[in-house]
Amino acid sequence: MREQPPLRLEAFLPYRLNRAAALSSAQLSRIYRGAFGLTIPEWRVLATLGQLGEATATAIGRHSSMHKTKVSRAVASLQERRWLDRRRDPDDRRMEHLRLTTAGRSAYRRLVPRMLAYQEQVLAHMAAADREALLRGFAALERILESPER
Amino acid sequence: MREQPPLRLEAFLPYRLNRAAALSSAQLSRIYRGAFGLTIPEWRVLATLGQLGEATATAIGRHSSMHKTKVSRAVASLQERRWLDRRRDPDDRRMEHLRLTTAGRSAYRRLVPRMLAYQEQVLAHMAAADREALLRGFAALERILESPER
DNA sequence: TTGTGATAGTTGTATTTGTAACTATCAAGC
DNA sequence: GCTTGATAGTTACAAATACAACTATCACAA
Repeated sequence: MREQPPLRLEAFLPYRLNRAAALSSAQLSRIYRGAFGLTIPEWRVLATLGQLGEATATAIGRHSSMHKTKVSRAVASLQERRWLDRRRDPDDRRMEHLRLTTAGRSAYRRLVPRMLAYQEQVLAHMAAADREALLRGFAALERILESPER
Repeated sequence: MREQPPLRLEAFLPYRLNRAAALSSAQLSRIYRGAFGLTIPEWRVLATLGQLGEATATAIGRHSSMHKTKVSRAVASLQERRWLDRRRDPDDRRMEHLRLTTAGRSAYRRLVPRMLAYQEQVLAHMAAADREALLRGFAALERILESPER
């Protein structure tokens, strides 16, 4: 008989996190890719500007945990769709202030309810106690993962 | 005053899952990349073969949630290190049975305690109730995400 | 047999991503 | 004013990844 394996992948937290993230991303992307042909970085920029109203590329990267090159390319692509516009800061000409155009805001408003519905549908399928446990435990995990010494 | 934004990214579950997964992956990869120069796919193949003892490439892909091309290339790379060997199945010559060599098993044995230590260190920093909540809630979430209709 | 459809695994190619280098601008000190 | 070092953002190039096509093999049936 084979001895108990020292590491079971399916019980290993980093693997489980990756797997759950990949599954939910794949499910969610069907919405924004199917409806608008957006990529993940583009969706995140849209979501950030929808939330913050106006932001620089650096601020978008910080808020959405994306590298500046990813932000730069997603912004360029959304600008090509005329979903956002740029305004050079007159006091510091290195920066550009970005905001959604009317078309961008319209897409955002159409997209958000479907994104939230996905989240609600996932949470609604869980027992109330499991849902509360998830939200509590996951918040604690985030604090650990984000703590600086790590 | 700006109205309450309809979707706060930092509270949106798929985004939080992706972020937590990326953080833990980055932290964990310091171990296997720093010690052995492994990539994530290589580590997953190693972990799968360490756990299962012997498997085909298809079985590795299924067990580690990786696409067959990723598995194929990771297997080729580990074979080049002489960390695994292949044995063609005599009854079905399409398949190859893969297992770790002595060198591969030795690397696995050195790596696993450090991987588990990382997980333990993360969990140990959480309050017991938070830890229990995480494990309970996350397991429930996995069941939902993996359920077929989604 | 031999033809058909399916499966195991690899390879080619295009897309995506990350790293590093680059331009432009600023602030602060000399 | 000029350096010097830092920051905002873009671009070039290399690495990783995904998708599709491919080879080889099998099972099954006409």
